[in-house]
Amino acid sequence: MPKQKRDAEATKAKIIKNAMILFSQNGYDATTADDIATACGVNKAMIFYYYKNKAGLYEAVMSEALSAIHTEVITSEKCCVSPLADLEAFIRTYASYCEQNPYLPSLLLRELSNSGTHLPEMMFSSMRQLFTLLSEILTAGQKQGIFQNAQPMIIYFMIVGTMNLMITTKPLRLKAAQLQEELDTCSDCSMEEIADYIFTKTKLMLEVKNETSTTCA
Amino acid sequence: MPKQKRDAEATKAKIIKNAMILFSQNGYDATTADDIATACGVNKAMIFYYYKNKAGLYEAVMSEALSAIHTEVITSEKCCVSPLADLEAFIRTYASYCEQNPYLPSLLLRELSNSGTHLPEMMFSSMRQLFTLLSEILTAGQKQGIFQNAQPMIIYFMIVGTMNLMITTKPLRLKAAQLQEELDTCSDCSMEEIADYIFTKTKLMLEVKNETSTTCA
Amino acid sequence: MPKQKRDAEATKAKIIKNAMILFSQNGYDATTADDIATACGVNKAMIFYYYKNKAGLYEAVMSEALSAIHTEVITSEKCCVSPLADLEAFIRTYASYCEQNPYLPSLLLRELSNSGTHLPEMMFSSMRQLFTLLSEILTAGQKQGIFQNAQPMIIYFMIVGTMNLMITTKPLRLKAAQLQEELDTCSDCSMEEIADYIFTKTKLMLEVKNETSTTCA
Amino acid sequence: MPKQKRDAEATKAKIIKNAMILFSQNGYDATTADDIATACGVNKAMIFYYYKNKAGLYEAVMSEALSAIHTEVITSEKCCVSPLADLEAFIRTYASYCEQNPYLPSLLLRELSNSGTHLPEMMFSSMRQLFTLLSEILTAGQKQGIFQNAQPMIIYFMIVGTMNLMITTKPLRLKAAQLQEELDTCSDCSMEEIADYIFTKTKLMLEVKNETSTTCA
DNA sequence: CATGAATGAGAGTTCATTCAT
DNA sequence: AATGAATGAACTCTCATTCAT
Repeated sequence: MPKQKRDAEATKAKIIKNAMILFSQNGYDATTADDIATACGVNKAMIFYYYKNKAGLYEAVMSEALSAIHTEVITSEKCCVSPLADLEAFIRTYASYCEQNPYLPSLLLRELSNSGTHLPEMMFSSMRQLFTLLSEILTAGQKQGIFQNAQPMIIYFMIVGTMNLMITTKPLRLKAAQLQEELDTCSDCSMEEIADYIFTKTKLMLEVKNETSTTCA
Repeated sequence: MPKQKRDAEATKAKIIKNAMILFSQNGYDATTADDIATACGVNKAMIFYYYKNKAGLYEAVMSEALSAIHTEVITSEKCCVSPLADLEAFIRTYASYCEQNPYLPSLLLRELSNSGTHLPEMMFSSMRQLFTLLSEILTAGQKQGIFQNAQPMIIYFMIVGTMNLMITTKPLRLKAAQLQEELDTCSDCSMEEIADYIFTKTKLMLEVKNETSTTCA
Repeated sequence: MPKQKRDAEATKAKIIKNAMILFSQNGYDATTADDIATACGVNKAMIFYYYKNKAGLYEAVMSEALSAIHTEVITSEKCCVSPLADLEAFIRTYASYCEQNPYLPSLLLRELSNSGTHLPEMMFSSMRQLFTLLSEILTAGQKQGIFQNAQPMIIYFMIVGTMNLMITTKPLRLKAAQLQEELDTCSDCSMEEIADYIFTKTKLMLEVKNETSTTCA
Repeated sequence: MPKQKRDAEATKAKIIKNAMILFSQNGYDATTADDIATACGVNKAMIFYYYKNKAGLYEAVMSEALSAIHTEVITSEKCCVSPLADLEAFIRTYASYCEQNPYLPSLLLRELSNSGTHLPEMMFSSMRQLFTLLSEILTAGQKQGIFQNAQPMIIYFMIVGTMNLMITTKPLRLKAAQLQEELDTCSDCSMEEIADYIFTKTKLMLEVKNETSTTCA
């Protein structure tokens, strides 16, 4: 398969990739079609050729980001039977995915702070799916008496929201730590450590009896 | 002090108030000077007369929002001596403040998802102050052996981030619940209930021995 | 009344005037906002400031043109009592108006060749009013037995349409005559002569008994 | 000659046909190459392959439209000897041709309201030919003493212009009649009736002695 | 202090046209 | 002959900001 000069798929992918970076860095409004085109080394008109308009591109970007994480979480979560293991898998997969795709958290947070105003149906449903996943794990655990008093929505934000914030605020936390030495902003915590910590704390929140921790393969 | 037709302070206040609403609803870029002027019933040029430029107005808005909550939290927190009571006060005050000023959470979340790129010094420091407050409570509690293993930054986001998200996503959660009945999105939880729940879970996270809960006056 | 630097009415008038010229010369689509602004010596944004968008400006232009001729015709027509005199007044007034406002005919013809596709209500009604005027004259004449067999719509186009065409095709007719000497394209007929001829022929069409021609004062 | 997948003539014809429809409906500028290609089910690039550019296509369309009517009129006109019969043939042929090719009138009117600015030589000459035809009939009739005082250009527009306008304004006239019942806009006159009426009135205009009307075969 | 008029620098989008296959 | 990809030049419209009154 030789590299072609005119490869629609490659061009589309380039656009999505660069748009994702720029949208997550600067937000929807502050990202211009010119910015994206320049970043891609592609003519501006191509954006409209493939995605009709800026909103269409944005939807495509979000769709890509959300469906990718959804399948990733679903796939890896299949491995275990216990709700606790599923919970751990959920947290770790989300963390590792975000580490590799650092654009998602900021896109997501931005969308969640807009809430309702301009959220396209497709994105809304993708976001619901991810929540449904955790919700089911929690419900299962509660039925089996493993988890206590789990309000899924709040737990969801305590896990996912916190991880997102830890990622988007990384530069900010670093700067704050340098300015105020006595402040512990977890500025050199790795995502793995963070996921670990959150998992530990979540177990405490759900009052899980601490026996053998059943990690995934 | 009679109501004047030309009352600088009143005009400035009107501008700040409406700008806060609009910035939080639509974000910085999507809010135009025209929108704000129309909402205030004030001439557009006044915005620039009083605040130099859009960025200046935005800073003023954020400053107002952040300093208010900071003093509120500091004041109410003074009342007690125990770190646990301080923690409770912190959570409840933040919750009740946000309920009365529903624009803050969305402004804050948006700022946090931008991280670092265009954050003015003043806002950065205000946000740090709020975090420092909780950080000190946690450190104190840990020194007294009341709290275990408290990573302040992560705990901070689990509390503040989650409350913010619960507020900004309110309409979204309602819509999701209507669409998918089996989903529990906490759609009619009050802020007080949410604060309660978060406080309870935070205690579990920090492995607080469950004796007498010492509430503030 | 000193000439002001910032005179809204003057600016609006300049825009309308130049837009009328350009729209009639090049048509709606081929006339750009830049063209108009440059012609006016005004900033392009002013067009949108005063007329919201290009279509709005176009409507304003047509409205101006149509209402002007309507009042002109109505006013001058009042002078006489006989339908024949009214008919003559109608023809002569229309002719002289078009001579002074040579943009109208081309705007009108263009609109009539689009028919129905994008005609704003306002213009439609203005055009109807002008036709109604002639229609009433003809009906009156017919009732009095002065005019015979007058289909108002067809007569209307034979008069108004022809005058419009004679005006818009003036340069074309001149060029044709120069190219083909034996061709009589009426290339140096004045509008007055044309109106005369049309009036004479219209009388023949309506089988008016040729006694004393009752001209207006 | 079997139907080929790659049939240059067929493709060219399809393009001309659809371009004619679209140009006459929306005008030159408002018709895009994409529109035409879509309407034809042909690739956009083919338009440029066959007609070099949009202006070239437009010329081809107009050429097609004009040459067709010219031959039609010339042919049918040959049948008779008397100028009056020729006149009648001219009117009737033009009317029936327009009825079958309803795109011509609007294309023509549009071109005439532009006058001179961007008219290609070829179209200019085609239009001249049609006029020459009528002009000769009138001159002949005048020499034979059958027609009186015929200014060919004005008569031409009174006939051809009026028929064109009656066709392009058909939807408009219908709408006006529905809105204002007392208005007679000839909204359900057939083209034949219109041609009849115009012929009758033209005879009056030219002061033709009313004996035996010599109709063509 | 307040306002409406004015401006310049883009932003998104369209479109005729060309290129590579 | 035919197509989809690609481009550059416009074009409409917006908006922060300034000016004159």
